[in-house]
Amino acid sequence: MIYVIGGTTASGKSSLAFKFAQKVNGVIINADAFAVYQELKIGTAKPTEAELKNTTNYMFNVRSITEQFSIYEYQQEARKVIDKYLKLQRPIIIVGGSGLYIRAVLYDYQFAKQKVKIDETKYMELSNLDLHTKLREIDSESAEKIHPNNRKRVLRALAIAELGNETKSAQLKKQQKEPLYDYVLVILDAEKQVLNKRIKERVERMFNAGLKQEVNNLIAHYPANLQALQAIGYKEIIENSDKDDAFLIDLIAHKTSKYAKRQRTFFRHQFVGKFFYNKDDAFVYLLEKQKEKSNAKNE
RNA sequence: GGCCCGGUAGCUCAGUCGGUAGAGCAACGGACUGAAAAUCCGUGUGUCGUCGGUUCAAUUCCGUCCUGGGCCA
Repeated sequence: MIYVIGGTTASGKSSLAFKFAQKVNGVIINADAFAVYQELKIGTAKPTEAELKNTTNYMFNVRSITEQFSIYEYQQEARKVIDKYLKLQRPIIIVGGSGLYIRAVLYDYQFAKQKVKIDETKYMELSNLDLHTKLREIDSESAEKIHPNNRKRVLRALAIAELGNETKSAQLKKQQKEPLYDYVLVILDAEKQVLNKRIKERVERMFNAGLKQEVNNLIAHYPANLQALQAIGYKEIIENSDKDDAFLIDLIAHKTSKYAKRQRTFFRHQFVGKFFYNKDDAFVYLLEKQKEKSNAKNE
């Protein structure tokens, strides 16, 4: 059985996941886009070394920040793990705040085997509207759905269409709507004020733990424009090297709160799950579900 | 005490040659299929500092007071 623990950042997802995993002898699959990078430590609020050591877990620290990583690799690798443990009949616990990653795994998201290269130079001079007009000519359905200002997505749809195989909208159409896997989803959240307070405290803890040194050490060895260094916290420290800690902490906490807002929206609308403001209640709920499943199996 | 410049949305400010006002940020809501901690979209009623005067009409002009800043004494 697959248990998914999603929700906002700083809601207590990790600790719930590890507690539940220990209780039911489950394996954990990380669903956090930035926890896959091994060099990012303090700022990603990963599980502790001890937690990682004492559980079977996947997709944590599986890439270097110098490597390219995207939802496709995530989907492939995570599904491999899922298939393996479904066969072994061990509970699988997917935990993380990257909702799209979770959806791509559980649902029938199909990506082309070959990554589509976006030729930025070719389109550099074209305005957002020009690009969108171009897209409307070759894939009007996608153009309909994507706002012209969302250049990133317009470019992607354009690139797919220009390959000549299949437009993006055609790709989407042939995918099934129902999830590929049966799953139980718990969405962890907290009241906004409570969550914001927790976020700020966590950022303060990160600073005390040496986040700034970690970041400075990284940019001394790697280019600052790496995808992985766009993570909240890392980016702000890199871009505001002249500012003091209090300023940075406020800025990072604020960015994190806004991120939580987007997570809330995504989980609320893209999944069927049960919301919890309290992780103990969520834990009880998960145990009940687990019991139901094992009873059903024995009948 | 005198002179000068301000007081407009939660914040920073624009503006109205007199017809009751709009940007950015924030906030709130939303989208999401190879960067997702990303990218993008939608939502603006506020005693226009106070009180008075002029006017058909004042946030806008005039005066008064309050208030912040600067300069001079």
